[in-house]
Amino acid sequence: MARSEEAEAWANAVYSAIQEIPPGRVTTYAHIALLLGEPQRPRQVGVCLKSLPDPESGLEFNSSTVPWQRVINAQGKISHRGPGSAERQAEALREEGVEITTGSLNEYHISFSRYGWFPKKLPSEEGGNSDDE
DNA sequence: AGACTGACTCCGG
DNA sequence: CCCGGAGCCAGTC
Repeated sequence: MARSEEAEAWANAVYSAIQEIPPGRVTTYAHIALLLGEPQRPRQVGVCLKSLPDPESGLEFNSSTVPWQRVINAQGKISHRGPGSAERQAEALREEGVEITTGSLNEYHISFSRYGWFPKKLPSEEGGNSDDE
């Protein structure tokens, strides 16, 4: 726990931003950080996802309400962490219609030109536009 | 309390 | 193209 108020505020903002990503689209940790006005902290975005609560926590933001699978790294690949986690993420994305190619290193690659979602501002802040590229 | 780690990136050699 | 260093900073040991 050890979550300070600002840390929680940050996590809260990260989760909200991720919820803006339309189904079938993906973006990067860096872009989420950029949208939040903290372009130098893509890593902290990952930290937030790592601590994303379980659905049973009862919290507003959890692994069911936050489409964490739509966040990948700047190389257009799914970051590997725990065993099987990358596979679950790939599966979740494929269910949304995202095509994923696998490299020689069993890495999952996603085409940003086809599925990338990189708005300059959060759509909810613009009050209109919802997606573009 | 101090050191290490990591769901990241960028940049230079 | 591969590798290392630097910046970031919350969580973990």
